Amino acid sequence: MSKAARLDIDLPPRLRDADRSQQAILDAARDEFAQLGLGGARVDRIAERAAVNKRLIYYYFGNKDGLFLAVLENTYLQIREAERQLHLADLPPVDAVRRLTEFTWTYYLEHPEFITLLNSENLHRATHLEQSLRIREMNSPLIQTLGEILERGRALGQFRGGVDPVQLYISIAALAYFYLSNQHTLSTIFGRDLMTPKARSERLSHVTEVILGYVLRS
Amino acid sequence: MSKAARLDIDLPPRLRDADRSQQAILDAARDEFAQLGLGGARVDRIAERAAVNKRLIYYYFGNKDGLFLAVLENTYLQIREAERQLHLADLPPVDAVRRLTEFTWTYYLEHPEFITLLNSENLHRATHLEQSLRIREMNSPLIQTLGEILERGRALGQFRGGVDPVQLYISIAALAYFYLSNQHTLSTIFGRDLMTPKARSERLSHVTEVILGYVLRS
Amino acid sequence: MSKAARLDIDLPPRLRDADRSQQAILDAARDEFAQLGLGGARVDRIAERAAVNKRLIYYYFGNKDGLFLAVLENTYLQIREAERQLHLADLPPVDAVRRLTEFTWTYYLEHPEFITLLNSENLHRATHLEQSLRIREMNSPLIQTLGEILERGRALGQFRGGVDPVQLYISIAALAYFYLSNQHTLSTIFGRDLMTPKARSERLSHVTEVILGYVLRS
Amino acid sequence: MSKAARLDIDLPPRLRDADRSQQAILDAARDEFAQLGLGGARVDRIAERAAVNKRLIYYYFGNKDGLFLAVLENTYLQIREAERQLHLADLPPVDAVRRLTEFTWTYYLEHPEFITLLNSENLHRATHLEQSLRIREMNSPLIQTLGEILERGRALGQFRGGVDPVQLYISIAALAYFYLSNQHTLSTIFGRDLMTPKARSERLSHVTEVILGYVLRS
DNA sequence: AATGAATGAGTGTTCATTCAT
DNA sequence: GATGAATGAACACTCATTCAT
Repeated sequence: MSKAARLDIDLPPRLRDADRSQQAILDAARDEFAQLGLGGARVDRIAERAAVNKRLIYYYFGNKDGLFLAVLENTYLQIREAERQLHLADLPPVDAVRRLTEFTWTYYLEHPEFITLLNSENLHRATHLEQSLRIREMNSPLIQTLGEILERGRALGQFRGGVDPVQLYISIAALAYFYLSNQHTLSTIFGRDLMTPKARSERLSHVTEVILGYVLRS
Repeated sequence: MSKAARLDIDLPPRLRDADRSQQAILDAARDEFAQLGLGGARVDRIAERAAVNKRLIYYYFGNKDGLFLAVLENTYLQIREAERQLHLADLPPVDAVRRLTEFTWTYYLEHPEFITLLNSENLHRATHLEQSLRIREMNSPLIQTLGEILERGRALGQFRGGVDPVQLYISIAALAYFYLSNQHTLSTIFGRDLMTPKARSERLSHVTEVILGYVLRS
Repeated sequence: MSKAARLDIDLPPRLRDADRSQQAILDAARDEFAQLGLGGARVDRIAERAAVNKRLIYYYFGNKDGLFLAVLENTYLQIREAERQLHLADLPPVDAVRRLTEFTWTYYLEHPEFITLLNSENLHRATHLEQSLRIREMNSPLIQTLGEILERGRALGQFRGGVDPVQLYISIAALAYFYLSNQHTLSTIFGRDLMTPKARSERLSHVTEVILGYVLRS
Repeated sequence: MSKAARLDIDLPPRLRDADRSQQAILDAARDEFAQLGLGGARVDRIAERAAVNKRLIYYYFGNKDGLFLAVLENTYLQIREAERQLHLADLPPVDAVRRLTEFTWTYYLEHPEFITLLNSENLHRATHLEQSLRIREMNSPLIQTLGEILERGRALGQFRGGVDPVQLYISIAALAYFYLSNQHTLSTIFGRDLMTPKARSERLSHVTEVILGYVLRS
């Protein structure tokens, strides 16, 4: 059966084979890189996971680093898109900060690959990211939005003044990210499973309290 | 020159050669693992850095994973020892929390290898740490001390109640660790160097405010 | 020259390159394993002998043990095929037994690699062979044929009764195999070269007499 | 306690430490070589098995090959000694041949290390044995004894004439040795356990019949 | 007689990558 | 767009052996 025949209009719209292969590679690579890091990932295994010929990876992405960058870009694209859906600007300041905090926690929890990919990239001192034009362009508008929220809250007398939105954003991320990223060593050291439903729920409460305890005027 | 001759009484007591070799390997391995991760580290390079025969690494540490574990154990030993020197129990509660926060930030800043080693270990789901009897035994007494400080502060009416010392400890660590661990991607994304002296100083202030803003009764 | 061009119809059909490489590896490995045993064989040397890249050995055979098994399977295939060519069933019983004896001696003599390969495999307690489906399937039909020959000879009043064809087959093999397999120690111990043409001829006569002396009715 | 003190006459006579170490090494080496062949044996493991320092092996035996030769010499010494105990010359010819056959079978069965050691040595073309003066000197007197037995039997009209005692000795050894040496591949190929008590008993009967069937005048 | 420390040369195996079609 | 065959460089790890006391 020819390729044209397969792209029948009666079928739900589907990706062309080329795009399908590329996407399969990206998905497989994301899983492999996330599980084993850039250094531990194997091109052979990615090809196997994607069920494509290994040579194809080089055809589309040049080399392993090129593939890793593509995965990173994809990953950032997705979280940026998710952030945009929050519509924080439409919420009262306190709700906005709480929502951002909860979103951040939940997103990291549901996307563990995000954490390991970023850790890998930081081990390599962001050398891939620095080469990416796309990533620099999608420079998060979130910081600006967060700055406006902080200002609104301050104007309403709810928030303290002088809060740097970048510092705050990093702190929100930090409180969620570190807990999840270092869950294995922390659990071992403390002899306490940090990932039970109860523990996770308590962590979110704690993080929210810390963040709100900081921004709210006392 | 004989070994006895080298052990001159005027000189500080020297390590025996075996200990010297082991320590040289450990130091070299710590640097190599810290820079490149477990997967990226090369046993050959560690031998070169330590100026010992590669075979000796296997003689003393069994294999690469055994060496990595030894480095991890060493690393934990050192931070535990540094924590013990803080004498937090002797300080007023507010000073104690502030001191712990500052110490954590400074320690991570001055020991970047601690961060990358832990990231590597977490990528491997703490499989090395779990095998270590020594690490489990040196289960930080800090948590208990921190719990007592929180209770003292609460009794004095300075601190809010209901604070879990483990959560607080993780948060203090998180706010420092994540900033440093992810400095490369964050700097790239925000287009702003997070490691200038000014930026670092501001981060410490921010972290201290966040932590104190949380524990202090409002 | 293209591959198609090489496949000239005037020439005997050539193996495809992949098959050629595999066969070159198998031949080289057979020689190496035969000369030095499984433990003494070197993958590097096999690659050199076969004039292929060492990596290719792993590409096709997985690892050294996989290669050894492939060589073993090949070796068994060949002797089984040679046995089939004997057409023992078509001969009078006495001639059949004599022919089998002579064949066994000659085959071992001309295929010394068969002996050292089997010795290696037995040193490893047949762990490779046990994993092989192919070998088990080619379970020699010779035993059945030999059983029928023995029965025919007995019915003719030529052979004694009650002879187990498996025992007899093992004995025929033993008398030839041991002499060749242990030729070096035996020659040294007895101070007498067992491999001169005269000695070899005498051995075959002896073996034939022993075997016939046993099966023939006295 | 001094060594002299330990060698107290009240204690049962014991080997001096030096001899004890040497013997421990030889025993350990015999096991290791027997199990894994010369190539597969590990000097480290031999030292471990013998519970002596590895350096001591070199002190006493020079190198791995020297140790292997010492084990071989030891092994031959023992079987020669056992053969001497048979007193074949004192038996009637038929009993003598039967006894030698049974002894050979039983000795190989109870000393599997003899077989693997000889196989290893033959893989190396008896290069060790050839260097040994001791082995050449202990040139088996068995062949002469066997020759005399054959002559006695022939004179009595019991045995056929023209039997070469070397050929006969090799055949007796072959029928026992091969069955045991190749038990693993044979069992796998025939799908039948050759080492059950019943199978072993049947093999001895068969071998005896073959040998007697050959030497006895028909 | 005995030993802990040390080593050069290799050993099977893996890896990202390219060739040739 | 896709692929089976092939490769050089490197990899963790091993080995018999020697050093120094």
